Amino acid sequence: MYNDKKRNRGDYLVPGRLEEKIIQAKDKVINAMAETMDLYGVTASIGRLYGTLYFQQYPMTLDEMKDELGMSKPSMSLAVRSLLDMKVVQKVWQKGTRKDLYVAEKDFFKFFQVFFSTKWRREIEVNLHAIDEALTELDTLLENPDLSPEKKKEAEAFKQQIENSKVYYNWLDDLVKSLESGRLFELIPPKKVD
Amino acid sequence: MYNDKKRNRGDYLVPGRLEEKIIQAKDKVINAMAETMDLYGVTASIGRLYGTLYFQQYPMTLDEMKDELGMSKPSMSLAVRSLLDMKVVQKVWQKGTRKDLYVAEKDFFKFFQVFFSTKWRREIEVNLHAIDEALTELDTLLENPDLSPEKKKEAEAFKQQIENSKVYYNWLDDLVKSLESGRLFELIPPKKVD
DNA sequence: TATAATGTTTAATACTTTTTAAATGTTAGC
DNA sequence: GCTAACATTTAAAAAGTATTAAACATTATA
Repeated sequence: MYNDKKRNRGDYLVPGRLEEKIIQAKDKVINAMAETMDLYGVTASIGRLYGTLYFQQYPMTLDEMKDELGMSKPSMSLAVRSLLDMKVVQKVWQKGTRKDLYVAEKDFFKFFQVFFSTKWRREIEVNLHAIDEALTELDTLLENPDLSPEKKKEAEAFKQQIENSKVYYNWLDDLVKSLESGRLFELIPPKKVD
Repeated sequence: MYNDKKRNRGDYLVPGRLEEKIIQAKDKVINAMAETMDLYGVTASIGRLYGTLYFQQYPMTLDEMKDELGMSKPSMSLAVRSLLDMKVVQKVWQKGTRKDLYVAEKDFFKFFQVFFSTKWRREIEVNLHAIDEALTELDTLLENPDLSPEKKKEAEAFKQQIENSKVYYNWLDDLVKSLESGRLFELIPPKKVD
């Protein structure tokens, strides 16, 4: 759950420990972010990498990530790729180095936008596809005169239920469009800080 | 992945097979639902139980679930409890039986409402709590005269970044309120079927 | 084109989660 | 308060996932 940086429980605040305090505070927030991402099916270690990149002022290399998180380089390679796939981390280029460099999306609104529209789009796609296939099969079945009245009733109830669920998927599609166009942020506007 | 009901690959549509067709079509849709729920961190078997309950016209007992899904009763007990916790399944009472009976929430809009507001509320709670703790620690630190100028700058940058992220969590809280009050469905209205 | 630096794949291991059988609790009705 | 019918907990096994070291592939540049 935690990386293995040494804690100084009960130590007094002496000059040499001051920087530890920043690291501890940062760790606390990063762990909360990781726990949060875990809610949506992102593993804690990938979440912690995102948090680490989020608070990093400069792009990081795989070697820096592995040192920072105490994990292997292949692990970092896989984790960073998964964050790239989610589009919440970008690869950047920098003169003078051959290493790949990565930065995190620092705007949580954009994070929300890209994260949920991807998930919701997939939900729509997977379910509407299955529904379409099922409807085709049901229609073939309903044309068959050998179908008993009870089974016909059952097939029609099922057909009705999935037809009906399309209303939801169409709404979800509108929500995605609203999120991607930015219109959702007009409907529910973020409040500036005071 | 699949339960072990026998498939009739390549069989012709003969009267005895007709009901199999309904089951197959239903399975297809249920598996899509399970795959979808998996996107949000719900395991496929819990998702499949939800799908099964979703298409069931009557409340189901644990024994019926175990027969339908070919799993053990304790598994069903755990799965159903997790669906109860998510508030997407309800326990119902029926005269004449001592068995517990369960029904699925059949309105996907309500499902969306309860599912995402729970997740988002938890996201807000966990992160704002960590941020508050971090801010307290940072303020103590920033009062300390022994803090080097570089570390002070680092602490202030970090403080600024987490202060700033509160704008997002406040917005998310507004989104939750809008979702729970039903106002989101006025802003982005579902379209009736034609 | 050679080589040194870097990233990725593979295959094995460790870890976590899911599932179950057996044991235990709980409850309703007699 | 017993008993029978159920649900749940526990402990172990099975399955699945994450992590790594080692091998391999790729790339940049001299």
